Amino acid sequence: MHILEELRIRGFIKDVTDEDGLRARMDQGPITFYCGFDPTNRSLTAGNLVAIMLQAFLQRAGHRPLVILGGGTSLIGDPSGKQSTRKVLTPEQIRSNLESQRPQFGRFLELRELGSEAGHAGELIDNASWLGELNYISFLRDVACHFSVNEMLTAETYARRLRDQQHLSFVEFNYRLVQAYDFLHLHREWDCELQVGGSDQWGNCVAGTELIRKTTGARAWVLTAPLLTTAAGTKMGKTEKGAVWLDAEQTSTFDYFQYWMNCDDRDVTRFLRMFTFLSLAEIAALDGLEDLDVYRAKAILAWHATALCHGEDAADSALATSMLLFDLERLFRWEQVVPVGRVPVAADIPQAEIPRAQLESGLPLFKLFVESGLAGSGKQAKNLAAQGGAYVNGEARRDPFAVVGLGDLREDQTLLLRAGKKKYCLVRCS
RNA sequence: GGGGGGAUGCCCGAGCGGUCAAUGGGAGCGGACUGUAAAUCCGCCGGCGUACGCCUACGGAGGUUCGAAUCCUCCUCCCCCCA
Repeated sequence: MHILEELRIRGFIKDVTDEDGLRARMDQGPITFYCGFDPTNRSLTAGNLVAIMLQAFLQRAGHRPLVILGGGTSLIGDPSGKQSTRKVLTPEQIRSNLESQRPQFGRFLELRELGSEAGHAGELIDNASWLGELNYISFLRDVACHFSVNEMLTAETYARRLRDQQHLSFVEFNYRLVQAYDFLHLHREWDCELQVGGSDQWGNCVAGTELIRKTTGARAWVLTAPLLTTAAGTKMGKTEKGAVWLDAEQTSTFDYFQYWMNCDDRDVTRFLRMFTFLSLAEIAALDGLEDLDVYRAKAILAWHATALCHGEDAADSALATSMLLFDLERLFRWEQVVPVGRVPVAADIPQAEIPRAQLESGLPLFKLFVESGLAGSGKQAKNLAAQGGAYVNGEARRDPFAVVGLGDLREDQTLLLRAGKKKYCLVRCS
């Protein structure tokens, strides 16, 4: 199957410029393509996965990815799709974010080792390296002259801002030129012929192909992915506590696993196609599972997505913990979820320690929930208990002031606390 | 340069001298229903105190007042319109 066809089936294609031409070009041999990312946080989020996986699939088809970290462009701020001006980051923040995002890409893409042969291994490049030394006058003369303000003003991105009388700074207005210039630069220096990205980037990407054509006469292509929303209509990769981060410090591997496990029923196969490398045939076999059986598909999705991001061991552990806490044995067996050969591991429930002395004198329930981290404040813990969401060893305790003491310890000297349906904490007594 | 409008809790957004920890919506959280889903319904939703209460909070600094998110002054930032 042609990679373009596969990408379409997997749901990665919203628009392509000159698809036939691109297909013909790809048939002649590997192509170098790029996708830009803004280092606006120290970690990428699940929302970035669409673009990352799109790159990963292309790479697996033999093409070479260039990951452009917008160290230069994020000094500006892209107005695309935004209702208002974005706050601008300091160079220090950007540099630090950039460094911590770097290894995250390595989990999904095969990146070139320093000093090794290029091949189809990807490169990670900071566009600050060329934008930083850009000369304003020559930029105006060589690049800006190819852009028509009249035309840009009709672009949805800018037109809307004007129509709504929203502020649009000149800097933002220039974003498109700068991004187009990136493409031109990559075309010249790296033979980059294709840019991929989210569909909100369409205009900026196309501007790049036009700039390339005007200045070099060469052809270049754009492929954009749809902006993903969940079946429930929320933005992909966002959830209760905000974004789902790829960094285990910000979103634990267990929570990451749970994010996928908790996806909407209607999204399971779609997500399997986009966020795992399972073959289309394997995924097709999981399509149409009904009722409780969808959990098996969700677990497979969660395991593979977690394995990609955090490694197979982390995925095993998260699966084992989920199976224990949510009693999933009744729904499927371990071997039905993980790849052949991976053996079950011990569950790893979030833990907290509490000094034995505190339990000896007895600790009010709400304090216990605060100390274990299951509640953000005493007030919240009390509300939690009052509403019947505070459990000790599986039993709901409604009185926030009732004392929990040594007598509540289970045989293994632990307490299993639970807040609501999904949050657990194993408290050890030391 | 001139004129006008803003800055309120995670976000949006009311409030325009006391009854304001501050209406409403969204998000979030808990519960019921279920399947850790969706939809629906109910409750919670600054912090500390087991109560009366206290503390912190309406951009910042002062002031008027018995009393200010609400009035005045200055400052900072933002936006719109005309040049």
